[in-house]
Amino acid sequence: MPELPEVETIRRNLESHIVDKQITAVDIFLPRLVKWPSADEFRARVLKKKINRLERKGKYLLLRLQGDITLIIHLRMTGQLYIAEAGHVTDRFERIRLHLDSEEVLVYSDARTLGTWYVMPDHELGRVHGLESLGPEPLSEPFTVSYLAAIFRSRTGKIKSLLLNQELIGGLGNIYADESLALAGIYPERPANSLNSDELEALHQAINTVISQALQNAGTTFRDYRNGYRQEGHNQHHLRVYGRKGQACPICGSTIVRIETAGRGTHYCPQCQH
DNA sequence: CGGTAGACTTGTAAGG
DNA sequence: CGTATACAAGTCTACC
Repeated sequence: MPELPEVETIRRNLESHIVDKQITAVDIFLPRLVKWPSADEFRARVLKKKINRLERKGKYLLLRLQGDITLIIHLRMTGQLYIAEAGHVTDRFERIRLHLDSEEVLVYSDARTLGTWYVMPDHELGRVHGLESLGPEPLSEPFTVSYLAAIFRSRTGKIKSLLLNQELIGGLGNIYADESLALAGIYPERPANSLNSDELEALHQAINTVISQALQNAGTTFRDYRNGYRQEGHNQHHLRVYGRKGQACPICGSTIVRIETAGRGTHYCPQCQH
């Protein structure tokens, strides 16, 4: 699913529609998406609560609710979260619906049903696996070249795999990992500790550029992604390598190749990336 | 600790 | 046109 730019776009879209609104009813059509507590207990805990803030950490969305509790949503591969007019939703993949004390509802739709929902007291957020162990995000102050150098120095694993590790860098996913390596001119299966200082500099710059452009373009709709208004993003028109197997590299014209790296599809230009 | 394969789940595209 | 296939924006667990 959505990586950092997509989740952030959704957050920005939804914020003004849901902050300061009260949750007046909860429809849970697929209870197993609620990982904690039970679906019934989840409903009881969020009912009648006001939404104070909408935040994002990595690929997680956090609805800060009245009463020092937080509703945590991870969209995984195909989750969509959008605002709709009450009574005007037709979506065969709708899984959960939050009714607000406005004329709008917050709809969660998910074709592959891999998404995860939790509600936790704020002091127990550490129980949401992966949430508190996120590494620094691209474009953030602690995400520096020296940080990259430090985490890669002693690791022999493939650079592509490490870029996907959320504990090292928060928010990158398969599309932007490939795009960042393409922009930096680095072959995805290079051992991480083999990058020299110029390459580390180029990769750091490339990650920030790729994420920044994706944010400006309101995310990449390769297939399922939709923003908070159920609209497509625009960044799919600016991809260099992702999903472009057999097509020409925009830089050199060589044919883009697809391989499998650590179980994930990986796209690169054999001419530009070493 | 590091790294990888498999699992979860179901729709859609590509290809025969 | 149906599907005997392949692949998918992610992460968690088991295992070496």
